[in-house]
Amino acid sequence: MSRPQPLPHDAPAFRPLYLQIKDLLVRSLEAGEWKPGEAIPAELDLAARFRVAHGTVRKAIDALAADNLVVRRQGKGTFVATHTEEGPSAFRFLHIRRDDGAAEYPASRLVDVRRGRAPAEIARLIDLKAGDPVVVIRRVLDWQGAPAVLDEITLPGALFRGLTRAKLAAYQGSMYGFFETAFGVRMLSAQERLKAVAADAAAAALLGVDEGTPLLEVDRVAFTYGGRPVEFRRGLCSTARHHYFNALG
Amino acid sequence: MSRPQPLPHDAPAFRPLYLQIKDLLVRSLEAGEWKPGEAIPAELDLAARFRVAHGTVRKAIDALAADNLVVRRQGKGTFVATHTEEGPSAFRFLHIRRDDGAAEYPASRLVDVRRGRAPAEIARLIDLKAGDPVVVIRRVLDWQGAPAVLDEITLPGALFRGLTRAKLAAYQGSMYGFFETAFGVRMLSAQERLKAVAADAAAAALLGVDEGTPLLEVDRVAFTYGGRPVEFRRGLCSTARHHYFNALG
DNA sequence: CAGTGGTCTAGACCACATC
DNA sequence: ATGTGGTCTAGACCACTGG
Repeated sequence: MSRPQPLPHDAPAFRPLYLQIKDLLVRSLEAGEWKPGEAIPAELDLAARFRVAHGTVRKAIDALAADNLVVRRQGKGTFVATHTEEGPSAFRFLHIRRDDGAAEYPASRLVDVRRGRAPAEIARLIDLKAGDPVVVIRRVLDWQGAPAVLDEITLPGALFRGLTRAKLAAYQGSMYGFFETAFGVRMLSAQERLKAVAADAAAAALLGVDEGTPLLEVDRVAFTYGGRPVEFRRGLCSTARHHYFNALG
Repeated sequence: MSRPQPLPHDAPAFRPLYLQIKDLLVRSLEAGEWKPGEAIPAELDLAARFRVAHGTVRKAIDALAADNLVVRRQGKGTFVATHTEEGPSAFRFLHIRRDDGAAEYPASRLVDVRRGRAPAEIARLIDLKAGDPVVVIRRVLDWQGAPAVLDEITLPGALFRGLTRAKLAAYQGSMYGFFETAFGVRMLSAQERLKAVAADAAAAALLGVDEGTPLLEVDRVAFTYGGRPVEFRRGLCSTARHHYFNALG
């Protein structure tokens, strides 16, 4: 998996003003000038700050909103996107659904949290060297008490220093909300690769299926600002009563 | 699977001009006023036709482009999107990739083309009644001569009257290009549901794997204008050297 | 060169949320 | 009433394509 939108090799001779302003806003977001969930300045204020017309700032913010970096709310303002909110947007990255279509979100149950060293294949995916320290979280997602997904999440140890099982267990909300709140690491995009595999003994036990049962294997690399990879996650999903959903545009 | 964007139940008291113009343009596209691949009128001409400002037409066309109904080309014009073109956009709907990342597109090999009656589960998905006439196409996708995907494609018989194996085999290009050219049916969006299943004897033989091998099952419903479903497709993918790719925004 | 889409401005006004 | 984002206008100018 490659980084999203690497810088083009041949520099664009011409870069529209609104994209330059977008870049400035991205830098402010990255620097934490406005925190997740907070409002950024009003469009007219930004227009004044950058000495451009209202419409130019709007195009810049439109682009930010298209990238899910901010959320516009008419009459209220423009807010820094966050994983800590209620509602379906909190599960933007979860593509596993129940077959019956019931709009229900899973509960997360921790299996273990370990510290260790990155194996070569995973290190390559998240810009580490083989043997670099990592944190590995294993957890099960239950829908109505029935397990369907087993996740193994590998994070760079350097970015998640204080991460312990206790802190993670204490947090209410999605895991990306926790990463954002506790470590200031914001997951902005991800790439997934899916395969079908046979359940091994360990996965079978945790998911309550027979060994050898076909499972959906979902490998994800998640990226933060600048397309920097900061998480590798392998999900194993029992598709007896669930499936992976994808809308094609 | 539900239709994409069903009409909201409570009529929007206020509909922006540019969306009204977008709707008018969609109706013209649907009516075939401009054929796939052709240019639509210049923005200033459309602005004159609808008696609105340039910027308003642009927003309407922006929305069409975001929906992949048209493609903008600076200096040349705005063109009706088509599945019959070269390049990666011709494979917008194909999410199966080689593990090694080689940018190579598969060759399609027909297994058979039959006419029959829709079973209840499939009829429900593509707005038919059980027993309505359908066309069923089976084909295998080969990457470098090695089979990886077995597709079974079910189409409403009424929309695809003259479809024969010979005509399909003779067509050069993607299947959606063929549907567009030969039957005027344009696939605009789709929804997929993925599961992991064990290969049965028939699939195993066609894909060159052992019976029982875990396969990726990809169920797709494709939609044309107005969110009308017009295709159901079940793909079975051997994930030994391929995977399903998805980018999360 | 003319014609197309793409950018930018300046300002007016509308819709929504809040006080 | 005020402040926010959302729409619409009118016009100027830029960048790209092709004759």
